[in-house]
Amino acid sequence: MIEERRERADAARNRRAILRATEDLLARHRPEQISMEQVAAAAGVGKGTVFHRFGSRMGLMVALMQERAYALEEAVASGPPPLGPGVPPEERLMAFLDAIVDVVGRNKGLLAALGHAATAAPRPEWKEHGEHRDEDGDHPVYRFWHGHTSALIAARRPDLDGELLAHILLGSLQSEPVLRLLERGETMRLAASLRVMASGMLAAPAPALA
Amino acid sequence: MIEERRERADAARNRRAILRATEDLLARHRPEQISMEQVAAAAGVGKGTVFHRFGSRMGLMVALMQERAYALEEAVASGPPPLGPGVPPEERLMAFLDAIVDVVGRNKGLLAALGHAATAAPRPEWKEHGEHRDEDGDHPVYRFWHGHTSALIAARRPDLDGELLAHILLGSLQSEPVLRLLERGETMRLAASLRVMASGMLAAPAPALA
DNA sequence: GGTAAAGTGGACCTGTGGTCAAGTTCGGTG
DNA sequence: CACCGAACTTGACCACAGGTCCACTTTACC
Repeated sequence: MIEERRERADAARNRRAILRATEDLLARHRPEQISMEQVAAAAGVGKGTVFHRFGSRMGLMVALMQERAYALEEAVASGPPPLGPGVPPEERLMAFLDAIVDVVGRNKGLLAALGHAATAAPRPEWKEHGEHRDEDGDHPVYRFWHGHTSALIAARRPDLDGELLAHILLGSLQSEPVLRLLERGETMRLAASLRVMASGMLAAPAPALA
Repeated sequence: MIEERRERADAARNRRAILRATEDLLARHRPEQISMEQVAAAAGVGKGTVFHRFGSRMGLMVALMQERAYALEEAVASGPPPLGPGVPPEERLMAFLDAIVDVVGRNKGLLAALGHAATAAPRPEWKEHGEHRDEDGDHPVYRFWHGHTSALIAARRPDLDGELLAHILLGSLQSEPVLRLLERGETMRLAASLRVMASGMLAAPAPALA
């Protein structure tokens, strides 16, 4: 078919520099006050380059997030239990939630930045660079998290609205107060409460009626 | 004591005009693309007036939200059960969640706008106009919702982390996918799943250990 | 009516995300 | 190695947002 043209060496170098710089700034400053210009400067490239590579603020954040979440995705698909396959859904769900809390905890800034970026999708429709911007408007990482969560819920409780319950469970991680908690390092506390929530849900009586 | 100076008639008129205009725009356009200038124009006042009255974008949104949520606050504090006092916490919680879903459902736009505004609190610390911007950074409406929810949880399950569970429960309402659901009018669906979540939680086994 | 405080408007400032045309570098090829 | 087109880079530039400022008007009270 079409011959995939390899990415040029300098381009690759720059991409990594930009990602690194973003990571760095994210660790040091509040995400909403990091401008693309700052990122460019910190990476030692022109602003134009940043946009050329990532399309938009959102694109940058999504790319970074994807990188961060990759390991988890692997572990779930083909790693050892309880994250990977081989144990009952309930157990996997708990492990998965713990893992997500962990990832989120180590990337609070990014999460917030993503949320912020979601807001800022002005005019153009982004035809090229179209890796993100799918039917749902969510980034692939969230897509995967939600898909897995809702599948696990459905496996144990097909009578519940797994789709939505998964959104509720995951959505809570994006809320300001919860992020603040993570910032204070209370990861365990969050994980514990999420478990309560999830296990309670799996054991809940069937909904009142259809 | 100090004589409270009454608000001038023209000022009151303008304030209402601004609130109305905002409501209006919010109903017609996506919240993130409503500018303060538009609001001012739609209200038939100058941009300066809007800022004079509400201090910032955030201030405007908070004020609107407060107006919208007032009825619920009343009903909870002194209305008839199950919202008001007089029935077991479990029942009140369910009723309260239903009510919140309802309010949120009828104000999705506002909610999103609030979230967006939270992000945009740039330089100044806002000494005057200090009605919002409290220790927690949350607006009074959320304050109340969270306080009530967590109190009800604690009443029934003092062994759980009511504070946090309340944040989780409420936080889920702010997530993009959930908002989208509301936009599609599936209010009932959300309410049902929230109930499952909450009742499951109240019936959950005691957390693994301290 | 007079007057001081409250309120008003809109030009203006700062800083953002995003665009673009002109120039530069890479990497494969004869 | 010299060459050439595609990929890449760049920073000035644009549109437009939130927020500030202050000269001017309106109000409420005496």
